[in-house]
Amino acid sequence: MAISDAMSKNGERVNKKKTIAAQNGDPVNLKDLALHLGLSPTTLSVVLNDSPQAVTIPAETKKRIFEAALDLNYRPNYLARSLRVQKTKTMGVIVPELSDDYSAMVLNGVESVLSTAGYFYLTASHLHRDELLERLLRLLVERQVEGIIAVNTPIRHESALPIVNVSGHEDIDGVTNVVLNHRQAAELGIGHLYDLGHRRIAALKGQEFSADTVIRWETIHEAANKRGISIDPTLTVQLQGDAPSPEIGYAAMKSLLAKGEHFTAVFAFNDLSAIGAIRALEEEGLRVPAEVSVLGFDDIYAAAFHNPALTTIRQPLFEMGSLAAVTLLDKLASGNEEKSPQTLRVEPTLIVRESTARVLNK
Amino acid sequence: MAISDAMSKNGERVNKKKTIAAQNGDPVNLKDLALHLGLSPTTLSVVLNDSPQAVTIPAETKKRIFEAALDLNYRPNYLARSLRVQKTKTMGVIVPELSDDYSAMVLNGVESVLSTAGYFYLTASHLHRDELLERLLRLLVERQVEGIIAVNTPIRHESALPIVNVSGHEDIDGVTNVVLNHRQAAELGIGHLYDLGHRRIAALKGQEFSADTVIRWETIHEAANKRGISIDPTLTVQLQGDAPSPEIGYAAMKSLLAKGEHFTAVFAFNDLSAIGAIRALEEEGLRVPAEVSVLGFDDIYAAAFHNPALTTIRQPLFEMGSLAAVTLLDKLASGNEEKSPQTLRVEPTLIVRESTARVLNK
DNA sequence: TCGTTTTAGTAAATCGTTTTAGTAACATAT
DNA sequence: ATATGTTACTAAAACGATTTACTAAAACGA
Repeated sequence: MAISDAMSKNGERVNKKKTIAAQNGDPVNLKDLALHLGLSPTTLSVVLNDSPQAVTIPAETKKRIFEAALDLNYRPNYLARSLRVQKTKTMGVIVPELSDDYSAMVLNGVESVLSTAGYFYLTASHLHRDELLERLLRLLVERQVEGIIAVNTPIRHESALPIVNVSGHEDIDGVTNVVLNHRQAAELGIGHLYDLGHRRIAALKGQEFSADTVIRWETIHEAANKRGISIDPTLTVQLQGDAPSPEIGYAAMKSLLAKGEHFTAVFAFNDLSAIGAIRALEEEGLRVPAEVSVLGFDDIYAAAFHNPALTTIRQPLFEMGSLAAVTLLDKLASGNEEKSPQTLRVEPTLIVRESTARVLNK
Repeated sequence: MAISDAMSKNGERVNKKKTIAAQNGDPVNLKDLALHLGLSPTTLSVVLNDSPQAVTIPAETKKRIFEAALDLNYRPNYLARSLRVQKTKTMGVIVPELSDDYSAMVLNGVESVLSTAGYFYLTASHLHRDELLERLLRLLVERQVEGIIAVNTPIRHESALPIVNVSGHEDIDGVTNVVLNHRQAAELGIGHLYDLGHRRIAALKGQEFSADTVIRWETIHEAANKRGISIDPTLTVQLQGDAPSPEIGYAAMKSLLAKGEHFTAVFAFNDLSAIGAIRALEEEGLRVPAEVSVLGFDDIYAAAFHNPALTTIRQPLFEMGSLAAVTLLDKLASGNEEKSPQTLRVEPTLIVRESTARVLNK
C-alpha cells in the first residue's frame, strides 16, 4: 500500500518533470541531459557554449537543447569546466581584516569590477600574522585563483600568480602597486594646517604593520621641513593595537596628552584614530577645533557625519580597489607578462570640514 | 653556440632543481611528481593524503615522497580534487553590499569560523536588486558551493543547497534563520526611553528592503502600547536610499523636522541613521541629548566614539555571523537533512552612553 | 612444499566538462 | 561516376586529482 502510493507519486513526478534524471534531487549533468535528448554530450556542449562548431547544428536541434536544459534545470559544473579550460574566473583577495572601513571600501571597488567581468573572488584575512599570510597565499594558489589582490598587506616575494597590491610599497617582480600620491597628501595636510597658522603639530603615526606608515611619515616630515617647521618627536606617538576602532587613536592621544606638551593641531594616521583622538582631547577639556585642530586621513563614511565633521585627506578607496581589479584583469589578458607598470598612483583630495580651524592668536 | 649555451644552462638548472618538471615555470602536478620519483600517482596520492592504504607503504618511501613534494613545490590542484571527491570546501556568502558596518561585522564572524574549518567563501553583493540576487544564487550553485550564508537578504524560495539567513524572517524549507530577539530589543529600547520620561517618541523606520524593518516596527509598537503610549504616525519617517552612510538618517530627520511636530526622543533604525539624525537635529539647534534623546541600533564601532557617544541596542553581529557559519557547517555534517532548527535567536543588549537623557521637565 | 599473508605497490575508472579529430549520409559539381 | 562539400552529428582524449580493484614478489606457516 505504502509502496504503491510511493510508486504512483513517483510516476506523477516523472510525468511532470519529464524524465528519469529529474526525479531524484540531485542535479542533472551534461550526460543526463544528453541521454534525455538522445544526443551526445559533445553536441550539447557545443550548442550551449555557442562554440564555433555550433553553426553546423540546425536551429531546431538547438531549440530542443536549450529547452531541455531549462526544463531539467541543467547547471554546468564550474569545477569541471574550470579544470578543463584551465581558467577559474576566480581571484584571491587578501586583507588584514574585514571589518575596517578602509578594506571594506577598497573591496567594494574590487567587487564592482570583478563581478561585471564575471569573476568571483575568495577573501582571506591574515590578521597581521605573517605565517598566516603565507599559508593563505599558498591555499589560494592551490585553489587555482588566477590572480591576487592584496590590500594593505606586506607581499614579500614574487609569486607564480600576478598580484596587485593596494598600498604596497615594495618593488617586487610581478606585483603592481596601487598607491596614493603620498607626497601630495602630506603637502595637502601639512599645507592646510600650516596655512591655518599651526606650527606645533602633533602626529599620530601608523602602526608598525601598516603598509603606509613609513611613507606617510617621511612625506609628512618633508612637507613640514619644506615650510621651515618640524614635527617635534615629543609630539608624535605611534598607534598600538590592531582593532579597527577609534579606541586605538583614543589611547594614543591619551598618552600624548599625558606628556603635557603643547600643540595646536594633530595630524592623525586615519579617520578612525582621529575620531578617537578627538574624544581624548575633549575629555581633557580641549575643544576641537577651537583649541586643537584634528586632521584625519581616508575619508571614511563616518568622517562627514562625525561631530565635529572631520577635515581629512581623502583617499579614493573605491577607485583604488577598482583600479586594482582592472589592472589585474589587464595583466591576465596581456598574457601575464606584458610588463605592466610597477606602480599606479592615485591622487588625494583635501576635504575641509569642521575639525580644523585657524590657530588661536594666543 | 646559442644552442649549446642554452643547453648547458639547462643542464645546470636540471641539476639544481633535480628534475625536468621544475625547470619551466608551470606548476608540477601529481603525474610529474610520480614520474620524477619513479612511482605511480596512486602511491603518491595515498601517501600525501595519509589515506588508510598508506600503512602499507614503508617509511622510507614516504619520506622520499614528502621530500620530493616539498622540493618540487608540489601543490595539489584543488579543482581536480574537488571534482573527484565532490566537496569544494567553499561556501557562498551573499550580502546587500559590502561596505556597511553591519554586513562587515557579520562577515567577520562568518570568516572566523569558516577559515578555521578550512573553508573559503565566495562573496557576492546583490545591491537590493532581486534579479541580481537570483542570478548570483544560480552562479554560486554552479560554482559548487556547499552551502550559502545570506545576510539581511530576502531568500524567497528553497534551494538545493542548505542556507542560513542572518536576519531572515521568512519560513522556508531548508533555510535556517539567525535572528535577534526583536521583541526584547524593542522592550529594551522603548523601556529605556520611557524610563527616562520620554512619551513623544519619534521613530526612523528602516528601508523597505531591509529584512528587519517589519518586525522592528511591530515590536516597537507593541512595546510602546504596553506602556500606554503610542508611536505617533506623524512622528515616524521611513529611511530612503541604500547608501551605507548617515546621509540617509540625516535626510529622514530633516524631513521629520520640517513637519514641525514636537518630540523628545528618536528611536533610530540603526546607528548610522542615528548619527545622521543627530547632525540634522543639531543643525536645527536641538542639542542631543539635552533637548532630544537619540537611540541607535546595532552598536557599530563608530557608535562608542561618536559625539555624543551613542546609546544603542547592541546586536551581537560577530556572533550572529559565527553562529550562522557554525550552523551551516552542522547542517552539512548532519547529512543535509537532520532538520536543523528553523530559527536561532540571539539576544540584544542595551548600551547606555551619552545620546539619551532624562526628558526635560518643561 | 604448498598455500596464505603481507608488502609494496600499480592500472584503470571516475568526477563533469571541453575540445580535437573524426564519420556517416546525403547533395552537388565535374 | 567519382570527387568534393556540406550537414549533423559523435568518440575519445584531456584537465588533475582520488579511489577501487587488482598484482607480483617476498615472507610465513603448517
